[in-house]
Amino acid sequence: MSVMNILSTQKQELAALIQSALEQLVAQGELQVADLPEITLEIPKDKAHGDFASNIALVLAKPAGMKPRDLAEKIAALLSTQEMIEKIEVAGPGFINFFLTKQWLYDVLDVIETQQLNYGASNYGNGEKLLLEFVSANPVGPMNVVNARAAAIGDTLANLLKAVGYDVATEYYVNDAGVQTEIFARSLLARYRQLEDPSYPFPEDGYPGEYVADLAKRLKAEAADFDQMDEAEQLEYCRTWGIDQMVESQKQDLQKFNVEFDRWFREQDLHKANKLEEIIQLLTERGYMYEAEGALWFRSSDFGDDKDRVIIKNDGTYTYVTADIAYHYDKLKRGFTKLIDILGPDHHGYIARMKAAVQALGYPEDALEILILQYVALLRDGKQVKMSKRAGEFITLQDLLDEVGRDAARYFFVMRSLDSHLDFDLTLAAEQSNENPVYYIQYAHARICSILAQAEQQNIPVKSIEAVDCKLLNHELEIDLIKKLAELPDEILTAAVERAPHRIASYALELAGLFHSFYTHCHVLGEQDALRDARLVLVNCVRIVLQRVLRLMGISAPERM
RNA sequence: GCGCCUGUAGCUCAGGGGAUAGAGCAUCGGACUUCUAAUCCGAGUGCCGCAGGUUCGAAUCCUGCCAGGCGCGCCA
Repeated sequence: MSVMNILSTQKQELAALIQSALEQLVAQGELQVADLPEITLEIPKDKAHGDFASNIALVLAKPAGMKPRDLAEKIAALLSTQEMIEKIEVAGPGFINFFLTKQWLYDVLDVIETQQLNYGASNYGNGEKLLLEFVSANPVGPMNVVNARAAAIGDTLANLLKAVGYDVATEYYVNDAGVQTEIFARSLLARYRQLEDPSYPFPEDGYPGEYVADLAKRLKAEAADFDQMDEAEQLEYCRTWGIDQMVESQKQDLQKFNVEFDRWFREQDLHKANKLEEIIQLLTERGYMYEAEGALWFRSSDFGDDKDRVIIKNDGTYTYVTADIAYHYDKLKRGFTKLIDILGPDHHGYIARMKAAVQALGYPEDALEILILQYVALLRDGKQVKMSKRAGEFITLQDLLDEVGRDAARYFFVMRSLDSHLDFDLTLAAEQSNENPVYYIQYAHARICSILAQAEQQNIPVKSIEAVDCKLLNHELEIDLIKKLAELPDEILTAAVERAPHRIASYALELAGLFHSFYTHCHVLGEQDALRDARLVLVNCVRIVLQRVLRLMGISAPERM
């Protein structure tokens, strides 16, 4: 069954009707084809083309040796008496356009009222255990804007995957072993020494950022016995304590960004538990390892990688790939059958080698899916913000939160597809004006809350859908609004399955737009009681759905603005 | 040289086999004694990078080319 046909019962019913009409034509000998294709229905862009449209006659025309319009007419004739169909038209080259009776729309309101903030959920994922890893920024520096984009997108995607029935866990992999942590330790120790002796040399390859000096000051204040240690102990202390501090501050920044992980996985834990040795042994047993040029290699080219990868360097140490393979093996051993990693654009070369590793370990290739996020360019006043890591000049997640705020930042990161290089306009994002789409959406929510609050003040209850006359909701703008509400389940499913969280951002904007239009042209309070009550139900459903999509994106839904 | 991503309205981007290609911003003109004007209504805008191919039908799929971004380490 195709993705598009899973959720909406109206679509399913209609597809079933078309199916039986086709079967009837075949039985009557009017349609001669080997087998019938899957029925797909789309919601036409143009309202004049009905509630749903089918291209089935176009698809079948050739195999059946018929003119598409003739076939369409035959199908339409068989369906026109159906109860749920108000009108049926054959249009264009042979499309069949279905106009349904309004009842299916009013049923949507009923579903929303029942399901509340669960509206749009489904069981597509069937409870499959899925692990989503994202951000995993290096713990030796502050998080940058690509990390921030990954955080916003990963968190939204996690919410979407949960909504469609996956058993989702999120994880942040902390690279707390390896060369860069040693450089970090030396940088921190040098800054510490410089507190006493400003001429103390800073390592040439050290990390220049201000944050290292800040850490050194805290080290001075907090670690009383530090000066009693010998240099090796000091370096080790700088490494473990310093990394812990960095991880802690990353956690806090992400928390402010409304992103929390189920687990922060430490690379060190793999080393301590000899997981790297274990993986090497396993791959050796399976025959994918060989020695050459004084190093140990993984034959990843057996699985389509460009070349084989070094696992143990000729100096006896491991490469990062070794730990990464061990990490992914650990994930799989924990029972996750679907692994998704969100990585930055500089890691695309990594896909082939990790997929090779997963296969070499005996798991299917698609057990691992790697999503590559494209770059973020920051603009301020229309000009690109230049950043230099060397000079310690860069915009961090923290800076971003200070400058534009959490809601705007999250929306801007989520609103573009992963593949798209993102131009993030700081000036626009920080602006609390009509140019800013976040506020446009939130404002719609706030307006509804205001209506509901005033209704409450006037002792007008929001009645249950069964207690109001839905048929009064027949204004064109009301119908448009309800149709948009009806699209949410498909929209959530598509966004989750296609890994396209930006679709939710667009949906939210469209729904808000339809509401604002409705708000201007249709009043709620002050209308005759029956209409007022029906509109209160509608407006309340819009509020629920707006809150639902904002929550999926990790954005707040303010009641007043 | 090889790989990944991108090329659609003045700008930022949707649409990823279907009907006349969309939105926001920008530009111009209207709408507040009535539930929040952070809003609404109206107006113009396109060789969908180029060239072939597949198809009843291509912005969409395939091939080649052009342009931009990013990678291609016994760094992570």
